Amino acid sequence: MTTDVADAWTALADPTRREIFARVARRPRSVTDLAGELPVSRPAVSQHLRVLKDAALVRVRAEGTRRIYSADPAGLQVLRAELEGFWSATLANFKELVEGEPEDRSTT
Amino acid sequence: MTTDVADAWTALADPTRREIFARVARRPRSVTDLAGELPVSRPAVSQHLRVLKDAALVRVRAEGTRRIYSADPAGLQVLRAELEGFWSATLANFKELVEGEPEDRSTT
DNA sequence: CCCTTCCGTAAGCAGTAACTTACGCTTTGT
DNA sequence: ACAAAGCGTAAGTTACTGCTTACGGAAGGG
Repeated sequence: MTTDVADAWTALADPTRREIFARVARRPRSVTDLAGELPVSRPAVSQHLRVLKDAALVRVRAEGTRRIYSADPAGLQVLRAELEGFWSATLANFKELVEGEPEDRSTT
Repeated sequence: MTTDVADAWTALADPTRREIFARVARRPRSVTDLAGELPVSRPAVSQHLRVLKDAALVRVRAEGTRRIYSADPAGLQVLRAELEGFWSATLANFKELVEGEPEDRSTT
């Protein structure tokens, strides 16, 4: 439950799960609603939501017998952070390739 | 070869592949170099690089018999775009939850 | 109370993905 | 021309993952 970054990557890697997350991000929904919109069974959705929840990408709120899932900024934040790291490293590197101007040789 | 977004997600989902990409992003390397730094065989690295290349996340440049791989901004860009979409949707949604102020009911 | 709705979990199955070893091709150096 | 270095691909194995059906429990309505 340690909000692992790796979990967030693998969680959003699956197309169905990414679609579920996208919908929930636009507007919170119940499990049955999601299952009605997608070409998979309700238990499948439930299992996907469990993975997303373990990655801190979604939250649950009980509403009667229904469970309303909504997107959680926490999980996305760590993903964004790592992606931005990749981005800056890639750009810096790319500049050297184009300009032919290596500047920092101390990096690993 | 259509720079599919899905490919980028699944490409970075694997830990080993993400590690390879991170290293290449910091500084371009050869296949053998990468294999020497990682706990997998050289063919395994080669296969991972192929996946990364199909997702437009890396580029190759021949240098003698060596193939120097470097990070490619193209693949990362599409990932960043989709992630930012998730991010804004999540934040807008999260605000409603906190402030209790739904404003746009037309969204799906 | 019953009955219905909504949900999570267990069990089982089929497809895929990551790894290894083995092989062949290309480029460089002597 | 030959040997060595560096890569990519093929083939095969193992482990995981996403799906289904089946079941059981918790929350509202008559």
